[in-house]
Order: sequence, then C-alpha cells, then structure tokens
Amino acid sequence: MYELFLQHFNTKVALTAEEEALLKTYLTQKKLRRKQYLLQSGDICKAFAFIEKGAMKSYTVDDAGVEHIIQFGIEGWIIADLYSFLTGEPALYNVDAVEDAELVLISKSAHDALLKVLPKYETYTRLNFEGAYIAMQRRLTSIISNSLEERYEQFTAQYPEIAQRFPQHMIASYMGLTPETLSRVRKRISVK
Amino acid sequence: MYELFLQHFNTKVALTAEEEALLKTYLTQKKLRRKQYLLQSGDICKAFAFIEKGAMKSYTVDDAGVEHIIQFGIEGWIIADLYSFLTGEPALYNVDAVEDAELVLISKSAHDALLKVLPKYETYTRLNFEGAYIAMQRRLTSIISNSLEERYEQFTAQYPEIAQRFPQHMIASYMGLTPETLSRVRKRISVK
DNA sequence: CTTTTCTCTTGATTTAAATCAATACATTTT
DNA sequence: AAAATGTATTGATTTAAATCAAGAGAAAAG
Repeated sequence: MYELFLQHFNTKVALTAEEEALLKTYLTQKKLRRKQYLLQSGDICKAFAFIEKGAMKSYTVDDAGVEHIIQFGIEGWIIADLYSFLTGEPALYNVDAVEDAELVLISKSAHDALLKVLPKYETYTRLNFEGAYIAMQRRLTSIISNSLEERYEQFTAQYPEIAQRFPQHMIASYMGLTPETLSRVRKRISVK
Repeated sequence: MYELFLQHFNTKVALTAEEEALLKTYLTQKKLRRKQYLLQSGDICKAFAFIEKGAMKSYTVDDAGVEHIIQFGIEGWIIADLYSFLTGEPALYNVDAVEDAELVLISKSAHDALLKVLPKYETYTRLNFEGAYIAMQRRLTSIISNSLEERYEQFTAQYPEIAQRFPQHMIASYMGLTPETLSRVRKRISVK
C-alpha cells in the first residue's frame, strides 16, 4: 500500500524507516470509478491526491457548458485544486477520473501537521512546487510563442503517454482548441 | 539596504535578529539601467532577483524577432529564469529592465547554502513557489477559458499597477496578442 | 449481440485576429 | 530646438480558427 507514493517521495527526499512509518500514518486511500468526481468547483479542496493508478483530469466548465482541461494526471502525478487546498477558498476546478483510479490522499490537516513534524515533507513539497511551476511556465511559453503544430509536437514529445492514453478531444481542450482544429493540425503534421 | 526584501521575507516567515543578520550575509546588490539585461537566453541563470525598485520583464524572442513577454516584475516581485536557476541548464528567457532598477540577488550557491543553514529560508522558498504556481495556473485558466475582453479586464483588475506602468504593446505581448488587437479590445470595452 | 454513445474526420461557412499600412502624438536623444 | 524613436489608434485586407453539419467506425452499455 502507498508503494508508488513512497517511491516518489524517496526519489525526491530519502526517508529513514522511522520517517516512512510516521509519514504513512498521515495518508489515506481512495478509489474512484471512471467519471467519478474527486472534487467539484465551488467545493473546498480538502486533500490533494497522488495517483497510484489510473488517469485523472482537472478542468473548468464555461458558461456555454464547454470543458476546458487545466491538467491531466496519471500514475506518479499529483492532482488537486492547489489554490483551494492552500487558501481554503472554493475550488475553481473540477477533478474527475478518466480511468478507474487509486489515489493516495493527503488532507489539509495532514499536510499542515506533516510540515511541522517532518522537515523532509517541506522539502518534498517545495520540490513538487518547483517542478510544477517550471512545467507550467513551459506550457505557457509554448502557448504564447509557438504555432499550433509546434505546440502539439512539443506536447506529444514531452508527454507521449498522455497523448496516447487520453482521447484526442481532451488534448484539444487542454490546448485551448476545438477537436476539429486539432484533427486538422494533426493532418497538416502528417502530410508534412 | 535590502529593506523591502527583508520586509517581504518577514511577512512570509518571521525572522529573529540573528537570522536576519545571517540571511543578509548571503545577499548582493545590483543596479540596472533601463534596457540593460539581467539575463540573456542561452546563458545560465546564476541568481534570482528580488526587485527593490524599478520594473523588469522576462521574455522569449521568436524566429521572426518578436518578443513574447512571459512575466513582468515591479517592486516586491521576484524575477529570474527559475528553470535555468534550478537545473543549471541554459536560460530560455531574456530578463531586462523596463525602468532603472535596484535588485537584491540570491546566487545559486547562496540559495543552496541558505537551504541548509536557515530552515525558514526553505519555507520562504516554498511559499514563493506556491504563490507563483497558483498565479500562473490562474493566468493559464484565463487564457484557455475566457474571451479577450474578459482576460484584459481580469488582468487590469488583478494587476492595476502593471497595466498602468508598462506600455500597452507589452501588455499585448504578455497576453499573446498584437498591439493592434489589444487596442481594439480596449475600444470594445470602453464602448460597452 | 445490438443499440447507444463516444470519438474522430472532413467539408462549407462564418467569425475573430493577424497583417499591412498610414497617421498622430509623445518622449527621448542629440 | 530638431530629429529620431517609441507608442497608440484606425482602416482595409488576409489568414487562421471556430462553428455548423454530416457521417463512419469503435467502444461501452443494456
């Protein structure tokens, strides 16, 4: 239980056996079936989720009812509305399962306690945020600076598993495009 | 010296007089004239900069020579190519002064040392990354989900000082638009 | 196993933004 | 003070993406 999470943690910050036992006492498990929500916008995000198995997405829904995907998550990734988690404000995003999923949850109270009792947890958190920030900055740079063809090719090169595991219309949503446009972008690339 | 930086730090994590004195020994100063570079893409980002005074921008330049602004910075903000700073890889971004600037620099070696000698520095860093991550996620959400009018109004509401202090064509670049389009967006808003 | 839903593609048309071009005004620079 | 540079607006035209619409194949549900 919690194998992948502990492995992920130890890769970033190595734990002693005692620390690992302590950490485990703060973790809980959750299983989700395809299409079930982990979080709905307007609710408070009371835990962040490490994905042990399965595939998730976070997204907004606009006035016209269209989903805009903010983030994907598969095994080894963290997913949540961090804004809501950290501030206690209502979530802006929905989070649900694209495939059946097994999650490790760290609640806000567990998170706050861990920051106090386990200094390595703060380092783990900092490294996660560093990585997440850098990934997001690259995504933003790509949106602002590159053509659709370049953006799609960068995306598939950087996240081949995401590109293959999620349906194409979700990739389009993630890129801020209609499914038709992404289909045509792919065609232009394949012709070239 | 370093007044604003120390104030910013203390607001996030309160320091004792001894800790503050220790922290100061790791800081250096730098002044930049308008249009001078702090960093050029391809170089290694060897320090991040806290802005004590002035205005900065980070940006990419595409094949056609067009600037794409990634981030603005004014008094109290941090600016750098964090990707390059953290990984030691060549920077993707240029950083230069839009107004004459006074900076507090924390070099990579100072950063690494501070993480070891001053636990509160790790907390400070974590909180900075949390805030930066959340701000960037909101920007991305806005790009993917909202109309240009909404995006511009959100931007001016959230960062009134930036909107007023930087020329409009830079705001356009930050939004991924041409200056002409932003001019027309503003006109549509004012008519409405 | 068969009906329904989901997924992707393609075509025609509309719509929004980029581009090209000109001008006016403000601010640096010399 | 004059020249040069930077900044913002407006108009005409082109270009790229969204929208509307249809259909075909695959996957999921009953």
